[in-house]
Amino acid sequence: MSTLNGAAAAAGRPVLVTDVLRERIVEGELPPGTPLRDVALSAELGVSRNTLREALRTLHDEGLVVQQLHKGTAVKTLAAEDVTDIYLARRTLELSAVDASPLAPEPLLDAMEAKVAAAELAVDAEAWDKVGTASLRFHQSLVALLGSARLDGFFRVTIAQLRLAFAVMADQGAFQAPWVARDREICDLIRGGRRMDATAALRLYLDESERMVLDAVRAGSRTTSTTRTTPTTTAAKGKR
Amino acid sequence: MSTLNGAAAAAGRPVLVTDVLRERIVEGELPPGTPLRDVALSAELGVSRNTLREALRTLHDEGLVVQQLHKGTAVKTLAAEDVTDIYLARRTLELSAVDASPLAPEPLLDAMEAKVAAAELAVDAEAWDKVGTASLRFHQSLVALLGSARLDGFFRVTIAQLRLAFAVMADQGAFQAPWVARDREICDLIRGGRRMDATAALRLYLDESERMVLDAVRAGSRTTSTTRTTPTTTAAKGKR
DNA sequence: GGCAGCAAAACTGTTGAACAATCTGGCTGC
DNA sequence: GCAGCCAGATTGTTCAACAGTTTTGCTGCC
Repeated sequence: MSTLNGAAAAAGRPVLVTDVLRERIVEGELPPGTPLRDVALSAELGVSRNTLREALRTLHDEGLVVQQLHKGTAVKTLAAEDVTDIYLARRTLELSAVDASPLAPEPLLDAMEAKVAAAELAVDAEAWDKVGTASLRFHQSLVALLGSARLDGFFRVTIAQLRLAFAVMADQGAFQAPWVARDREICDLIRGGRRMDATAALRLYLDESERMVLDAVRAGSRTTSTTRTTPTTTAAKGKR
Repeated sequence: MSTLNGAAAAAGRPVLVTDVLRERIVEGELPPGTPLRDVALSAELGVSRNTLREALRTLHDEGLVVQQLHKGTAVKTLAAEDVTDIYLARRTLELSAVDASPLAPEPLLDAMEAKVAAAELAVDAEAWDKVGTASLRFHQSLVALLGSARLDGFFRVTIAQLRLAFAVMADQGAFQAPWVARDREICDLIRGGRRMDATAALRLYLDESERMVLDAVRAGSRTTSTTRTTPTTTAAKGKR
């Protein structure tokens, strides 16, 4: 069966392929460092090599893969500086969003609260694999308070990059749950109009979150020797 | 005489083509609405149709062109909502940058001042076509104070979109000069550590700049009967 | 046994031609 | 004047080929 099952094809094939690959990457199915060989992938997805190439270029533009001339494409492995950069961007946008929250239209605030509720639901259901994503969706809806589609798009891409690090973290288990409680706290502070408190809480949140991801990335780069990707052909692709 | 003169080809051809086309677009050589027909362009640039197609996709990702299935690619014409969106993003990033300026490293502040000086030089030389670009470079270096490569990249793309509107403005003449004086004022306020004053000045600057661009875009969309997109907002009584 | 160096294989980057699907403009006929 | 249709133009996508580059593996030499 072609992995590119044609449910809805309202858009061109390259964007379909892009969506499939992006999903596989951020979901951890294609871990960082995995080479994306166009001939193999095009065969697997049932599209031409050129079409696949266009998709890979978009993923490159989104910062999810790296491309070296004549060496091909590979899933990006986040360096420590990438993480700090991403969190700089997060701080800028999310803190600005809190600042702007008093002027935000009510529906956007409602949507934000809905995302927190969804995350809490995931926690209650102990669906740990969904919790991280649900929490990030809250932060996405927080940035949406700024009211700019372009900033939303940028934040979405940035968060997708961050999930490159999440996917690596061996334990995506229960220790994600505390973050949701803090999401709730921040959300309530915003809704309560306590802007300064919300800012402080969010700042702390981001600092600690950054430290956690940074530790994970550094731990990961210690095991998987940095520049060396796949010493031989895909030997142990299974579970480790 | 291929327009794609091979000065330096350290990167793949698609990115070279992308750079050439981006330049032509933001420089106004290819005005908004211009259809970008791949067969003609690929012949003119001396690359294959597939290669050109990759370049067009990147430009699409950057928001400089629009692509409609089976209708091809055209240089984007900014709508009023695009302008307001872009200025929302500008306010968010530039005002955050002023906020962060006390912590910014000295070399970045120097670079910022250098950009203002360059703009002033362009004004003195009465090189009006260069003034707008030089001023935008100052704002780019302002955002650079935030210290995030990702935010820098996003801002660069956003500014390129804004230049779609600039290129349309018939008179890019002397009335751009006053903005540079205000750039200087904002720059000096930042260097002097007068953060609040800089914020206020920048806020006013962006408000007035937005109004100006907005007027230009609205005037432009009145003359060049816009594409049949968005019959909603404007009670478009198409002439003819 | 280890290593320099070379040849073969694998892969990428890019091209050109081909074809189906779709859009566009003009023509016919009423 | 207008509906409908036909033909050309253009797009979206595929396929096969080839040059250039990196990687691999082998050979022979010390």
